[in-house]
Amino acid sequence: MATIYDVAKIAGVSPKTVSRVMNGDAPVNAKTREAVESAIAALNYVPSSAARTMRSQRSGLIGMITGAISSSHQFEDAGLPEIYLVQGAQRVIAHSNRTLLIADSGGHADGVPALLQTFREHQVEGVLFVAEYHREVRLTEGWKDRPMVLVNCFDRQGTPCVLPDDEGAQFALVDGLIKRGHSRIGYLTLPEQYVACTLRVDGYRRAHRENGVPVDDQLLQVGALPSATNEFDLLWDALDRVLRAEPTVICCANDKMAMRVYGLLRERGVSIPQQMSVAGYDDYRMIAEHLHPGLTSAELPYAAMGARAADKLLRLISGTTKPNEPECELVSGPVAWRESVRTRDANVTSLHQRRREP
Amino acid sequence: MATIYDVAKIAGVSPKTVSRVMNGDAPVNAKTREAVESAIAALNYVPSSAARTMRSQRSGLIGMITGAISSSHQFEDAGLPEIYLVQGAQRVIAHSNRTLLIADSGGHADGVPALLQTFREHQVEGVLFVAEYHREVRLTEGWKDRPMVLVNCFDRQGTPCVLPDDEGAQFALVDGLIKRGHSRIGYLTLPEQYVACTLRVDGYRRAHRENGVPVDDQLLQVGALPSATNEFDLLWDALDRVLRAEPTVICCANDKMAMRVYGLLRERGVSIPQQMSVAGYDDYRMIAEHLHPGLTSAELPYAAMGARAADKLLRLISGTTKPNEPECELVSGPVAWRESVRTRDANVTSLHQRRREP
DNA sequence: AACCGTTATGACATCGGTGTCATGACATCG
DNA sequence: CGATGTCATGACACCGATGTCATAACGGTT
Repeated sequence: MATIYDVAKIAGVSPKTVSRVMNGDAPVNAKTREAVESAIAALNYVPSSAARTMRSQRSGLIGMITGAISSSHQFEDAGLPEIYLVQGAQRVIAHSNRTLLIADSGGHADGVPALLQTFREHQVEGVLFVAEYHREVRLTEGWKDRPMVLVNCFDRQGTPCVLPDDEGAQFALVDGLIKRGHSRIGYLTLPEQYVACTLRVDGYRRAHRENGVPVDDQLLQVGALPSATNEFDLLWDALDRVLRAEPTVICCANDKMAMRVYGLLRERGVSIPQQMSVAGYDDYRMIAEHLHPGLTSAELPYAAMGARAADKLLRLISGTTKPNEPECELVSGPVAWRESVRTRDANVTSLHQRRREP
Repeated sequence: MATIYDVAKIAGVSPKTVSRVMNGDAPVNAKTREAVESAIAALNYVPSSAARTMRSQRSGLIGMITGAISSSHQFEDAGLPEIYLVQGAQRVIAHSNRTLLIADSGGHADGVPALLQTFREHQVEGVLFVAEYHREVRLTEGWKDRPMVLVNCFDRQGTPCVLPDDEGAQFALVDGLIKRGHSRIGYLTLPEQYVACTLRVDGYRRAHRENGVPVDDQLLQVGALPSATNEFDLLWDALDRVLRAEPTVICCANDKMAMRVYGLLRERGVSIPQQMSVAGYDDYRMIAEHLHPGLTSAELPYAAMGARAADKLLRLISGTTKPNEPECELVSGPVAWRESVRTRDANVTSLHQRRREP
């Protein structure tokens, strides 16, 4: 590997001048610059970030801790889409000329301190902590040296965080359903201990309240368990109870559940959307777009969350915090309206609409 | 940040002794070790990997280039599961006490040289290049300094690579179908220009040949286009042609396509699996397990491929190549047999089997 | 007692960049 | 014409580890 000294020798200048050409932090004569640049090209010189980091204390690395990669099998509910979080963050970070160092908690909190240690070794400039689903976390070890942003999770210490706007998105979806003529709206919820469950039910209720539609609690049933045991029977029973309350549309806690509901409804000979409308949550394209009919779903804006979090972190690192920037940011996603929801009024032409609403 | 000098001062020893305690590469008196260790704990000392890298030329970093993260929207066909590749590799690499540096090509080959440059800066010890789907690549820039392993792709220079055994897996699936009494096996294939298409059709034919079942080419129809344009109509027509050839089972090129076929068959009033069996490819759990009935599918063993590739790379780095280790390794996945395939003989008790075959 | 081998430790140089400061060549100004 | 300022460049130390070599203490041999 060529070093800055080799380049300097070939170009007939001092190493410091080469450094100046590389970094552009001081004026360099045009001719000198040219000589240096051709020497760099000739030697295929690449500066060592180790040496640079040592001197300047800036590694150009951002650490990310995630269960998104390894835990997918365990937290089946979370599924894969949270990888979009990584994508969103990666994009912003690459744009700032930094590189993402990814470590994986393996789904266990015990591993986290070791990962933070690794990050410290590599002198990362900041850390993104990504959770598999919207929840509270308790990071035992402090990480005071450098900034950290929590993504898809929050703690009680007021660490800056970025969260999905569950309440708002569910509100938008149910509000849209009501505006489309539905008033008996079934809801197969997440397990109650999930933060997202509470928030979304709040949104569901607010949509009813603001539209002056009463809520029948019979229409709300828990549709999933935290562990996958007997999930299928549970859903069957929950769907049964919801159907007895005579809804015209069934909201599901996620697209995966909606996919199952498609199968169950068809087994009962109920056609979608003619006899029953169905909506999901997550807007997990792989499912929502390819089910037949296409599934209406509220987007869980993972990519946007990742980008926002990375942005926030970079601002914390550079110290250019926005005035009045809140510790905790909510990110909203749109509702993707597809054919699984039928508009219940005279005008049937809009039945096969396929568009997105903000 | 505390340095090794701070620790040395507190422990009353030389920095070199602290280094010895950290690395255990030379004997240290028990009492001295104790003093050093408590000093380390007191200062919360973490060694700087930058300094270590500079001196020893070993960064402890493995680079990974992937489109898996950012390209998911573009190569919709590839979908998300290739993130399991990252997972598999990550696990092996973490186990070797190294850290994964992830860069993203953004789905464009033009970005790759810049990423390799970044990796060179960080002195990565090796590189994994991951493709979004099984294909040939042409890496313009050479990367001779350090080892590289291609994953899910191959080149003509004979760079070491790890590939899915498409032929073998499709063979196993079709062979299993024939053993379950099917002899007219429809197949909605990938676009023909894909490597995976050719290989899988080879497997399909070999299964027929080895079981003495003739192949009716009418049963083979292209079910997807490389671009998503009009994909739905194409699939409809292809399915139509396949059905005219009177199959008892329809193999789909991937689970996503199978999910659509579920919808299309149901629209025609064809019940699965009573009137028609269906099989997919990928064993994309999110879909295969939650469709109703559960979808039989050949696993695309992404996690295993990632692990194998990382393993191969680590061996190349340490120079402990296995004797006769091939440049190119094929990884096979099992077939997951679920309810979507019906056994066509007197014994109907096995209809609701739910097990996996090797 | 002189010699040797082992154990335990430290002094010092070094990896490859960059921050600091000094220096020389010019141009500009009063 | 001397003073001042700007531009361009180099000398040198330093970041924080570790490899090399030297050294000291100690126990056992001949």
